[in-house]
Amino acid sequence: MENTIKHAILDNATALLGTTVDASMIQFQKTRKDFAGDTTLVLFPLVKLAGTSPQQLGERIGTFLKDEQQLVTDFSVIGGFLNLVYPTSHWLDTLRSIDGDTRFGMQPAGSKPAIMVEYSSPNTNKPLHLGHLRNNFLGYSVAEILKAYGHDVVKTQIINDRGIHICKSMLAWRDFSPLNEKGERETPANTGMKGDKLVGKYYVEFDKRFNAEAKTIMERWANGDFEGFDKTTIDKYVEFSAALEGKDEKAQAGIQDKIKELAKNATNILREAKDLLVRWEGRDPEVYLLWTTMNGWVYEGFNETYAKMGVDFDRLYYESETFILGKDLVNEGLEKGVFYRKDDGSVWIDLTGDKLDHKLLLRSDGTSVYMTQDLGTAVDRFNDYPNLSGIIYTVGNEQDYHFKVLFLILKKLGYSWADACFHLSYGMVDLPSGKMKSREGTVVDADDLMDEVIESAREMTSERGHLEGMTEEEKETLFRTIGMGGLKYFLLKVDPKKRMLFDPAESIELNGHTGPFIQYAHARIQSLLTKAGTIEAYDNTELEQSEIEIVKQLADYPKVIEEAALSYSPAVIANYTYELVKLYNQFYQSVNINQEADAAKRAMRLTLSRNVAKVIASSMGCLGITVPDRM
RNA sequence: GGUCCCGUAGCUCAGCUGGAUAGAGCACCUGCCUUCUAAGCAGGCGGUCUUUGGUUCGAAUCCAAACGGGAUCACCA
Repeated sequence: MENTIKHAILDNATALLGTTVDASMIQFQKTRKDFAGDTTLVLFPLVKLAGTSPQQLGERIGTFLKDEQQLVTDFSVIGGFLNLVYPTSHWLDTLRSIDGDTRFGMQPAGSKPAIMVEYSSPNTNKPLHLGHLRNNFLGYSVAEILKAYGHDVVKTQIINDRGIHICKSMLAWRDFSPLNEKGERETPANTGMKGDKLVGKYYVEFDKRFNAEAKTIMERWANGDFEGFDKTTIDKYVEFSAALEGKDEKAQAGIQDKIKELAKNATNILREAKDLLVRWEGRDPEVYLLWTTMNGWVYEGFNETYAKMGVDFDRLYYESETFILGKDLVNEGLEKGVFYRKDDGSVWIDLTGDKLDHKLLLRSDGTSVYMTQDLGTAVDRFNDYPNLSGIIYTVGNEQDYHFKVLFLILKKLGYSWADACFHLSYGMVDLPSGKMKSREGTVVDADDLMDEVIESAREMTSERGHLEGMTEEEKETLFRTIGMGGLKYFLLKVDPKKRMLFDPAESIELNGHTGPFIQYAHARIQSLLTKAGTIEAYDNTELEQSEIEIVKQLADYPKVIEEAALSYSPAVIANYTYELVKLYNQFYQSVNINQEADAAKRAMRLTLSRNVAKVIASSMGCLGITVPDRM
């Protein structure tokens, strides 16, 4: 409609404005709620050209559109704005066309190139937490949005299944797990613990012992006992403790940290963990068996958590596989002269020319680091999916620097697709008590949180009734739908880029700007439609303003999908649907629908309701949220 | 310290490709269930859009600086 108006003005520009104008000068915006109108033409850009007052110009264009072109039924000029009113038939036609499109808002599948979306990417040494929930819901949702926008999507994750961290858990379990009466160490089977939780427990155990040993070492050093430490360590300690003299508190704390680091590096337990890593990279059978066993436990635990989250993956990548290619790439880079080797054998890249630092790619003991395997993973993926138009990495913004460097290195290695890699950088999730810190035990466990929101949905839903005649199974499904819907909506309604506050009390709220608010609207409509039976055909009827507002909002849906897809932002869709539901609730409360006496009005209102439900279900689907038919 | 991100109502967030009197939710107050699900609706209260400059007919929105908060700069991931 706006396009038709725009062209009408452009085609008659000489008559209206006295000169031809560029299409960019015809600017529309949404009409403010307090004025009548369906769209608003901004007159300011045209005023200068026409050389008349905004008022006169508005009158002239308005009259032209109304009387000559009969595109609008009414108009008003307020300030520099021309508010235009569309004929009712336009809205009826719009609703009819939306109603006829079962996939309304979505582009044809496969109409856009393939994209890979990476999300989750956990370490296998600890269970998933609240931060992973934001990550998983976000990644899954972006994948769904891109699908709706017409892309083929490959959902993936990189599983950080190797490295020093998992060696720490392995060591702690091997050396410190108590034996039961059968002489077995703790396993998920004999303890009933979830696999990822059990392995996480031993990671914590390692950390405890590690810190204790470091503390002992610092005490020994403080007492002048340097028996058994190598000379460089002792020299450094002497240097640091001398530096403590005469410094202010802050500087002293900094130096103390360095001493602690020194002590940590001198521990036997860390040396043993490092030794495990070297043996693992050398494929030592004993270490490998321990590793596959413990990772197996973790995967079982993760799969359970993913199932509850309602996320899935099309393809998995394991660092234990991709790091090998990563190492090859490092050698390739050395030959090309992109990287350089230090005397101690470690490999680096100099990025000072790009205003970044020197970055490590291979340790002096030859083992690989995060960057090494990420290089391998990226190349692997483009080898596996040559038609990929890009990879989206859903990773926290604490790793902004890492990805900047990663993409830059890929480019320097000559991979032209490096530019098509995008870091979907999302903000941290804070708690009312502040940051989540594993050391302080303030980490919110993903499984626990999901259980809590479902439990809370159970209580609150049972209180409200509406459950008559449902089987136990149906009730359980409903509680899960509401609990998880609320949690997902809470985490997705905020702009991904922004840091957000997670208030547990607010996340289980059912009123206001929440997932259950939207789900409830859907359930009410379904109830209405069930009672209504077949909707009769209708031809012409008057429209209330509240009905027009809803049709307008519905008509925006395809643009909203596009905007969400281009900005990788589920929040755009979350807020859109909330607006739609608010408009619908106003309408629902102010007119009769099923009980309307006028047959045409009743049919139109039911059709409108049906399409609101359709868009609610579709848009919530893009967020990974299911909507119930009753609640 | 270098680099990057953020600052809108008491709280949590929209609005940011420049346009009219800056919007929601929560909290607090007042109404509305003998009619389609009140997890709802209507209304009230609440703002120096951190500050100061600049660009512009017009700035919460763009630019610069200051202040405040966060992240990152590891042979951690």
